[in-house]
Amino acid sequence: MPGCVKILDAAESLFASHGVDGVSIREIAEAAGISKATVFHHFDSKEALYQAVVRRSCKGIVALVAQMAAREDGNPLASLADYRRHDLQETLAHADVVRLVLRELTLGRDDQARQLSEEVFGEHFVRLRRLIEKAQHAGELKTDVDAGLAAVSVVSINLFLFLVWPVLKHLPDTPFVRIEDAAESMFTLLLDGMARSGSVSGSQA
Amino acid sequence: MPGCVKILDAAESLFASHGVDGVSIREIAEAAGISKATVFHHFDSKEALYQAVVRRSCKGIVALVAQMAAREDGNPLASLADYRRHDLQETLAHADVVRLVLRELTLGRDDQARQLSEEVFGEHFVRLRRLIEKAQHAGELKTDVDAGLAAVSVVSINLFLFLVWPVLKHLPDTPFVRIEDAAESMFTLLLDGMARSGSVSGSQA
DNA sequence: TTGCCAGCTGACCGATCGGTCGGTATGGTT
DNA sequence: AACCATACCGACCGATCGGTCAGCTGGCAA
Repeated sequence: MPGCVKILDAAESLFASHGVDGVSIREIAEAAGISKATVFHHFDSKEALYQAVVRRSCKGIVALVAQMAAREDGNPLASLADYRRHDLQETLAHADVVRLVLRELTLGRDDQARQLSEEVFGEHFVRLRRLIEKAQHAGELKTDVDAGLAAVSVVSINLFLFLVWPVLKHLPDTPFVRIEDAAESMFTLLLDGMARSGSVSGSQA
Repeated sequence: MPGCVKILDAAESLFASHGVDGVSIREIAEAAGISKATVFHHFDSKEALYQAVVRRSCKGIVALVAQMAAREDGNPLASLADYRRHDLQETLAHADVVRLVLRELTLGRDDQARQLSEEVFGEHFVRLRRLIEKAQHAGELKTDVDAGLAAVSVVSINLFLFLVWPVLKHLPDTPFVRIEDAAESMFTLLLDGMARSGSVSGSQA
């Protein structure tokens, strides 16, 4: 069974950087240090292998999110900021996997999207929304803003920034130097619109 | 030369929905109603055809943006809202092309990203930033917010929402019904944080 | 009429694709 | 000892890949 993991590791990396159809089973087998026939011994087909990779990647993301959530302390707003910061950190650390999942979305397959929303983003989303609702009940955030909408806004900062960063950093007269700083600024901007009173964090420079 | 356009049209649609390596020249030729050899008569290779498709798609997007920008009237904030609304509209109308370009980003190829930032997003970004700076000078938006950062935030609303919509609409207890409404709400949320004074638009329900 | 050339085609090429098959090495059970 | 399941492999399969090429066509210039 350990050989199985080697195959998944190799496939994940290759699928992420070249797409499903951009990688052959031969290449995966070679990267895993085994023969092509062995790949088919463990997985019924290339499609089955790909689905297994996506599934494992999703579970990995969920695990990371849960691990992050365990850090919640008493201050909802600080937890929210922490949450977003660690989310970006994990996104960057596992860029291959995230790209793999993001590309899955660009195919516009509705069944895949449904599966993703149930297995990954659902938990992510619910957890984030609860955090925001907690901040609302604590009087730190405006209550007339839909918590679900706010949650998506927070996620969009990290994920979108991660996706378009290669473009952003080449933009004319760009104000961006580090993606972490850009995300922090966008988050502050968002919070300013949601805060119950005045400025929440030190955005003014 | 008109046959050339038929090829590009067919290729664009197929590349967008299946990826470069997910489509064969035979399929493209069949969709265009010509023979496979004719495709190679007009384009040196599959890669050249793909690059031509991407290039044309980018030019199309730029043209749409320029067309939108011509509508600017005296009110910067209203123009900004208009701009974003039409941008989403065009994104949805040309979903195939947008997906094609977005998938290009998930490959993380730096040279492609640089080309995209110069040929498409550069103009988009600059135009949007000027609009925001105009609103700042007119006293409608806070001046301590970086205009470039705000521009990216506005773009992220439409593009990210478009990308993850298939997932979002399946989320548990989702507050989203129409992507246009979700985008409008997120835009309002963002503006609330950037507005010089009080609420800008009728977000309170 | 002739020549020419772009547009287009069917037939074909070697390479590679996903996938199969027969067989081997290993290690645990009986 | 015989047996069996699992992991693994080299060799092979038909199909399809991107790409080539000789030749057909119709229109246009000389």
